[in-house]
Amino acid sequence: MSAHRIDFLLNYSETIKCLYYNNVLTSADISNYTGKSIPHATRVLNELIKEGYIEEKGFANSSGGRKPLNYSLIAGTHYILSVAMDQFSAQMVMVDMKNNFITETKRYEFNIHDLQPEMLLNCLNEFIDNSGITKSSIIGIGISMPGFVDTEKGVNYTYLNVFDQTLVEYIQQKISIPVFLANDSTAIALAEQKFGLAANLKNVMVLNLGWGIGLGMILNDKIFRGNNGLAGEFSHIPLFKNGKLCTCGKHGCLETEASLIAVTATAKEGIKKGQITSLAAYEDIDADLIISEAVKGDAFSVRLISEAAYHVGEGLAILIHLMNPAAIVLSGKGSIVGNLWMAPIQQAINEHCIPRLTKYTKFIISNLNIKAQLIGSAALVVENFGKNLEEKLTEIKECSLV
Amino acid sequence: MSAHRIDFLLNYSETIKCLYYNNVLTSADISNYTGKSIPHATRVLNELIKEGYIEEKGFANSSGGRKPLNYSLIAGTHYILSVAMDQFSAQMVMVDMKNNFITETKRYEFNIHDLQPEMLLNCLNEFIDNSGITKSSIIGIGISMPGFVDTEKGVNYTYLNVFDQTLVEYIQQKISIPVFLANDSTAIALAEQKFGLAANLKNVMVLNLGWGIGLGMILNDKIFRGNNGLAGEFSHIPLFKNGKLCTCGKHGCLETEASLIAVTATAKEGIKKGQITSLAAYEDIDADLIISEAVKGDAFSVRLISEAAYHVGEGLAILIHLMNPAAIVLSGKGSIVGNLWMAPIQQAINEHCIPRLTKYTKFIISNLNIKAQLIGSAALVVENFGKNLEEKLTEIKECSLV
DNA sequence: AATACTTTTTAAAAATTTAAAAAAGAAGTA
DNA sequence: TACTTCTTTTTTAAATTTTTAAAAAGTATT
Repeated sequence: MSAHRIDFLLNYSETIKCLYYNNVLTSADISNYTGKSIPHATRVLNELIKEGYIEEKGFANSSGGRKPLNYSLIAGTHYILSVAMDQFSAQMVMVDMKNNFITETKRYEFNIHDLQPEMLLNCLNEFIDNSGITKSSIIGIGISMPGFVDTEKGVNYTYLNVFDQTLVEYIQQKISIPVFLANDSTAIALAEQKFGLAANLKNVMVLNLGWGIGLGMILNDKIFRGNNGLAGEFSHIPLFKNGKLCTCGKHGCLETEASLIAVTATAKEGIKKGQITSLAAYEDIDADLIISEAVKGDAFSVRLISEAAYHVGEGLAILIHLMNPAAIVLSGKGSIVGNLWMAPIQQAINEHCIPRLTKYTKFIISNLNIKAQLIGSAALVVENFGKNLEEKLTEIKECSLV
Repeated sequence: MSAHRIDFLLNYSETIKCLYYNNVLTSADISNYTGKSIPHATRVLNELIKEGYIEEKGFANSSGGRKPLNYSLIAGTHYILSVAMDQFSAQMVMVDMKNNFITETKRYEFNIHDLQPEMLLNCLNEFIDNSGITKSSIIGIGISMPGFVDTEKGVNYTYLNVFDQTLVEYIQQKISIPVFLANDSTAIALAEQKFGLAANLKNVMVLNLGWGIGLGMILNDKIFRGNNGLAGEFSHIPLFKNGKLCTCGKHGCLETEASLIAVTATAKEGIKKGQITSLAAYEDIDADLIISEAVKGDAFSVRLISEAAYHVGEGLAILIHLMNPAAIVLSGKGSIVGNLWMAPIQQAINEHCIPRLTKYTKFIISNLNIKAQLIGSAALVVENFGKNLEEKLTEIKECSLV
């Protein structure tokens, strides 16, 4: 029954998409987004109203004439399960058709290196069962996580290897809901593009400030994934001749100087050498602590963060030369203290960038906070609304018949 | 009269484009390229045959059934004036609708720093007059040159500044033919994408090996220009802490270690210090000499080129991490000795790239030789066939009425 | 109340595709 | 060689989709 209802929606995927991203739109807006004429947009809207997916939402303003009608999706017709993973946890939340989080955000903890596909599957099942949402009204599951992810294939080459299937196939088969997989930074970039301060900009670089420094690129309005879905490995660009071994096996990656892992190592070293710092009072020193002490004003902590940020800025200078972006967005967990990063980054840009280029690039600190990745994972499902989702649905159907 | 004929063509621009790039195609091919149905493609073809722009060209092979008809543009209906500039010259050639060079390639020499727009205009007029081609059958002029070029605006921020107009407006107005402007490396990338070994690859980095190291990026099948047309400044990515001042005013650009300018400087220094090399026998040492001596086997020259190439490879390693391209093409003048560059570049890639990434990226030495830029300048006009060209034609018409 | 302007609806026109029939070629068989 | 069968391509005509253009409806200003 409900599967039929999703099939029905797929015919109107472009309209659904732009309404999901924009909450309320007029028929003229939708005509613009979909590239179809206004009578066409109106016809689609009426069809969707008749079937109960869209409702009228009062009038928008006009510059002096008849006021246009506003339309919006009805929130509770379908749901998306959004999953945002990092090294140590998976956060899950149920999202409705208006991009509202309609359940508590549940957090499952683990170490991603030890995580087995089956464990993730159990978490997903448990979360769905407890959510009170019927499985058949869930359009899809969007999962984002660190590692080398090929979204098209549905594989994470770094973590969660399944023996003879892709990770997406595995979950999809067991749970009978379409699954989409993306890199965490890609998801964050998607969130920023659709719901953040960088919305409507055509070429944007979104930095995911966390343990590493992830990058999601929006080029010509679309997430850029490269030829094999592996683009954006900003963290591992070979930038330094420091001889430091990186987790990736190479030497001198940006990450070896600019990540919070590197910062923590430097901090510990400094304390051992007798550096005067409020950090010395703590037994266990981690990145969160350094950040919070920096915010409180500890000079050593500030210097450490600043140095890392300066190195990030050096990397960004390269990125600006190559991509000439409209904006660079600082997002991800680290962006909560975005101001701490900003000045040193600017400093590095000023030193290393051709002025003609920098003057076109805005720097933006995200306002999506820690929600970015969850918003992005849900948006991942919406992005694939249409043909991709349809394919997955038939895959699932075929599987259940066998 | 002929203007009407170009107007007519513009209605069928997508068909014209793919035939220009592919010489002969079947109606099924054209249906694929244009995204329209086969009956639609056939209708367009017949219309164009009726008007004398396209002809049938025998049969293509079939896997066992009726053989499909081949179609091709008729070469001599219209022409494109292709202009390829570098620091010291402008080469011009007339190109027909089948991408044949139908005149001698004429070379005008100057120093681009001193070049005035009027001088370029005179060269263009002279070349057209001597070509024997009537102005009205020239679809457009494609000009590519070094510098910061914004193709959309039609400006070169570095050279050939016109007081109160854009360079494109200026030439177009004086000569009454649509003009398109692009960066030299962009043109070369376009040539490689359409006629080179990288044809049909979706994500390709094209290196323009010359005095500097230019870069043209093909992303998702399209030339990528960034937010302001300034993307691809590979030559000036800040990569070294060598303190060397670059022509751009910054320090440590890739260019300061990897360009032929840098190589020449190092060579002179070496000779002064008594380095044993066949270069020492020459009074005037320039890049061409070093290359030719390297080809002949002079160890010092080989080492110099190798070092430069290795540094280019370091830059490419960064590019691969960021863009995950399907291929990197060595093109431009320097590609004639492409093998000289290849080994050290590979070496650098092996040292600085994550294997997972490199295994997907092919290295290709261009087979377009010195013709790449001219092919690309002509292709620039073809690329803009359709709406852009139409706009320029009306601009010109309006101008001539005033 | 008149008018100026914007949005929505309607109906006719145009564009495009679908699906089926016809045409043409290749391969196998008697 | 003649004939059959299987393919693939081309043509045709009907069906569908989409747009255009004009009329109608609604809002604000004077």
